[in-house]
Amino acid sequence: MPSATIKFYLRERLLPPGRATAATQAEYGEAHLRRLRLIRALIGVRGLTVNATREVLSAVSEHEADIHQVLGLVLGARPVDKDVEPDDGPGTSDVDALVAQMGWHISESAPARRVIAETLESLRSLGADCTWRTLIPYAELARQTAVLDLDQLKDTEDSVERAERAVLLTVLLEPALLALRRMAQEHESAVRHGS
Amino acid sequence: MPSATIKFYLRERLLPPGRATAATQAEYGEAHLRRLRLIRALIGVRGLTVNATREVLSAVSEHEADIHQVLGLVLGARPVDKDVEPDDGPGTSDVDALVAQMGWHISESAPARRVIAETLESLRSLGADCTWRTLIPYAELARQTAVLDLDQLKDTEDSVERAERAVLLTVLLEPALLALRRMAQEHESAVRHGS
DNA sequence: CACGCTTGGTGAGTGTCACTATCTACAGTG
DNA sequence: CACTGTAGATAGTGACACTCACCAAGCGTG
Repeated sequence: MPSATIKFYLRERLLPPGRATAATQAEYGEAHLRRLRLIRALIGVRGLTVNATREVLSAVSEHEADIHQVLGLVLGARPVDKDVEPDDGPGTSDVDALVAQMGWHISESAPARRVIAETLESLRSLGADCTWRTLIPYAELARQTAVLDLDQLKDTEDSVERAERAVLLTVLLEPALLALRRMAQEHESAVRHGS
Repeated sequence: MPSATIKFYLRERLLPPGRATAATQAEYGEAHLRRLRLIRALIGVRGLTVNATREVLSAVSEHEADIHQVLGLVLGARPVDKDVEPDDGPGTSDVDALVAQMGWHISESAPARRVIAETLESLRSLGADCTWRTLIPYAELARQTAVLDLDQLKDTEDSVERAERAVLLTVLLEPALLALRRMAQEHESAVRHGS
């Protein structure tokens, strides 16, 4: 990794400064290497922006004791954080119905609500008769996925490590899950079309 | 939508030119509006690049009869298409094992392989003991998701519409699925921590 | 102590990307 | 014949993730 990139991350406050031993010398430890790898993963593998990455990292650092809080902050981080106007996008009444049907308790301000509303709106405008009911089986599979995710946090005792792992599982696994779905689609499509 | 954006899409060959009735007049039909909405969805909701969007659209147009082929081309489209060097990333032997265990038949060149390999590599370098076996339950859930996806294509007879719907379900649903997982995580986390 | 090499920190530049502003040429209208 | 509006094209914008060049200040060596 080029040193200029590390300098850039330092300047952007993604990486805490090392302990300065002299004007032109600073000491970096194992934690810095770890953080660096985490940054590379969040930006390179997941595709987060620098701002989103900084928010995620600070959430991990500041609330390392409370996984639920870390997850809340991480789940609020989005690749594109547009300042959403009140009457900007479509309403979320369909999403409310979906959430209610699943028996979930979801924060009103969760960005995920808007993402789903936008997707449903797009699908509808393109002629797909896709309502919140269509998403119910998907939501059930998502629930099982979330159970898998949280089960993997049970083993870890150290709070810092657990917070970090929560981030890894939530954010970093996303591209892998989409990739799994695409491979499954390829296989299923091949099976059905007998090619 | 600003006309300049439409001109941009025309220039980028995302949108086919209208039937020119005169030097400064062209005729656009319902198909153009439909395509425009599809472009906005792929770029705006899903976040595809212009190049990836063009590939997806041409796949839909050229192979509308064969869903399997459309899916193959669509699945090959990636937000970031880096020209991968042979020895660039980690090996895919773990992915091969995963694919074999699931009994899937996946093209060697599928970008999804590399995505998963990179994710596993990142997770390992960060200290998570994450092997391909960890992904097996996720892969099973991904398979069920893919079954849902393909089931929704059965109803449609028209080949153009079916190809387009295949794209919608494969590509456009991705952010929604991730959003569902995040909501499920929030709910599950709240339940487990009793807050 | 002189000399070259390295490092930390900073300001400015690069390449990419999705637009977007502006210009020209020309068709239709009153 | 002005005036409006559109097609098409060129060049510019702003955001983003770096990346380069530079400078002052050490550090090691002779």
